[in-house]
Amino acid sequence: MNKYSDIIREVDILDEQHAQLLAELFSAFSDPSRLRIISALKDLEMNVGTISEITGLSESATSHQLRGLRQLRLVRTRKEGRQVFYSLDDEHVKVLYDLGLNHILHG
Amino acid sequence: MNKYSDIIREVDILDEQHAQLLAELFSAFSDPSRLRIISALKDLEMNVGTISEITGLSESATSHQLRGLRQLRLVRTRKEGRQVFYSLDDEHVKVLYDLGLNHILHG
DNA sequence: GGAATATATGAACAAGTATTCAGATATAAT
DNA sequence: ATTATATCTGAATACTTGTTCATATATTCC
Repeated sequence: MNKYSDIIREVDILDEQHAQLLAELFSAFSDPSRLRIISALKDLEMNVGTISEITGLSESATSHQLRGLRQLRLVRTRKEGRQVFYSLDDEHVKVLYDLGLNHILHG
Repeated sequence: MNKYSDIIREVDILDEQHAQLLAELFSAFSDPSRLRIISALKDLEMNVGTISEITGLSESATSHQLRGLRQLRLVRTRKEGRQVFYSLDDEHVKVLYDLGLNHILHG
């Protein structure tokens, strides 16, 4: 309890732990290369080489970025021979992406 | 036209300019301090000093962060004497915030 | 006017991040 | 087994970013 307790309750400010988690989630969407990867995977699963080619990223950079996205469970993988196919892990990812895109396109 | 043109059309990959813009938008949400500021402003306008106090950020850091948010038009300002009150600029901001929060809390 | 208060600003610094490079691992083809 | 292909990894580097510190601007009060 301190002199801001009532205000804090009123505005329901995000605590630091959740703020950290939420920041990590949004950070996944905070880089143009990752966004292009996400947009590529929006409707289609795709292997690393193809993602690399259509985004113009090197294979190494692509792989690094995909690892980050996978650690956040935003993408999942399916292995087929020596290829690894990535796809978006859940609908939330698409919704966040679409909502952001909608914001920059209209209003 | 190149050998990926059809694939690119099919997956509708985000072009670099829009990817850059979208990344800037999501970057606003990619830092714990800014998220706490946004959460504080969710239902209430608030002056810089109060934001500084309830977030625990210095006044300077708060001001710097608010400037970034204002440049992205995510917050707007209202001046009253020597105080400046900040509030979220549009409903999109809340929706994005809530959607992200929902994602880290459930699922 | 001069002091006090609220906010903004620019430079400097530390910490974080995206990419590249070189090389490692794993699977397939010969 | 050897070679080729797909992906991954760790270290190095250039770049970005959040905060602090010192100072500036603007407004109110006396």
